[in-house]
Amino acid sequence: MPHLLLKDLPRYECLLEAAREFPDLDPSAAAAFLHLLHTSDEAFAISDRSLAAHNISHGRFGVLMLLWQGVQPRAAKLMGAGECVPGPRTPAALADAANVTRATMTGLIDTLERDGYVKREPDPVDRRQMSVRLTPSGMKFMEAFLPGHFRSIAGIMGTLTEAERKTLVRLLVKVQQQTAALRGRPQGAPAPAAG
Amino acid sequence: MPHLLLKDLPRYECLLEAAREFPDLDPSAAAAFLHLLHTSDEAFAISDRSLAAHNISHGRFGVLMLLWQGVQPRAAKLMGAGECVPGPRTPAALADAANVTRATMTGLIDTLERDGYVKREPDPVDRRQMSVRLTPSGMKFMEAFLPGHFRSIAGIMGTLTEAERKTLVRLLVKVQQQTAALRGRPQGAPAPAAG
DNA sequence: GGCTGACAATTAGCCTCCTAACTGTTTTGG
DNA sequence: CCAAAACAGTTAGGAGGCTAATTGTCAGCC
Repeated sequence: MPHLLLKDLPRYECLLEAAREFPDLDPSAAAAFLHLLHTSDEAFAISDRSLAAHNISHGRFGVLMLLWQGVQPRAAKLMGAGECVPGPRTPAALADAANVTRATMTGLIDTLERDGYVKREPDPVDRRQMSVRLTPSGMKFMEAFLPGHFRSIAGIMGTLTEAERKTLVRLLVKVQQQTAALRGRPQGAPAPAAG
Repeated sequence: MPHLLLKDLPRYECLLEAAREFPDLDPSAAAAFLHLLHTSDEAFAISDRSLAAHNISHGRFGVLMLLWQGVQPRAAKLMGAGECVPGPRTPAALADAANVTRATMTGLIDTLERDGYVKREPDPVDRRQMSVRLTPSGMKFMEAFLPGHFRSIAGIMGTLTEAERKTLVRLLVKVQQQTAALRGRPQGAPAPAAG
């Protein structure tokens, strides 16, 4: 389920040592990078376990969240749709929101439909489009699953104080902005005054 | 290549709002969790792109690193083996170090061998075991690839000051410890005095 | 009205991961 | 000494990603 990542991260002294051989290796950058991926992987694995216990994958869960947002007004808030805006319904809109290809979304909807959580319905106006809807069974699943999922997340982050969470998010957002700036740019090229 | 993750994270006010409906939802915890996974995913994608440009996957790269560590003394430091300890050689040891199943390692070695980067050799003592070795071609690849890879990582983390990197790592380690404590424990159960 | 291009969804085929079952080898123990 | 357990590696089959190609539908333009 998670990325392949070495089980044990290199110790910092080792990175310092290695940096003498590799001038391009920035020890503190590498340490931060490895810890970021490793921690995320661990957190992901925990949350994935609670999903797997309910026979659902992360990808499918994302689709259910997006669909649920359209049914439950309160859910809309959670997903960022300001004021009860109906969520995505078509495979294309779902794929866009979930950041996967349409082909992948077809596959996800296939299995969700097979398991009875969602239902495809043809669009009466545009016959190219389908409309995907959560079934009562799918609704029931979400309502049964979410509280535990939220507790799981709270448990993972419970080790950080409010101030630490704030700091963590601030630093992560900085990195996100950097990756966004780097995207589509060659690896070694200078960033456009991103700081 | 990365996890499926919603393209846009929910705004913080939305989480606050949603927490009124879901008492189990801890807004700051959820925000930190989502940002962690999202940022890691972005960073992963950047590094994965430089790998993909050389026709290598993350999983295969990990195997090459582990094998390289056994050949290059300086590499050993990088990987955390204190003093030129020979790295893992058998598929089982590689699988253990890379945190994947043996079956997966078989597949990774298959493709690496097909591409000429590694070579399987039967163990003369224990005929159950194989010994996997980096070929000269594999060595050459690593030496050509690593500097750019290191620059790529340095670029991603370049947006953070040294102090910020230190803070980020400290917070991530705290979360890692929490996930380690949570592993094997039910989701809602109390942690053993973890903080 | 009827091409032509754009678009929605799917299909086909590949990759990497997984689990479970299998093959062959070594170790153990009556 | 040989059957059974343990172990290394592989194979088989599934899931979820991807890209590229296909099919069906709509929209624009002559």
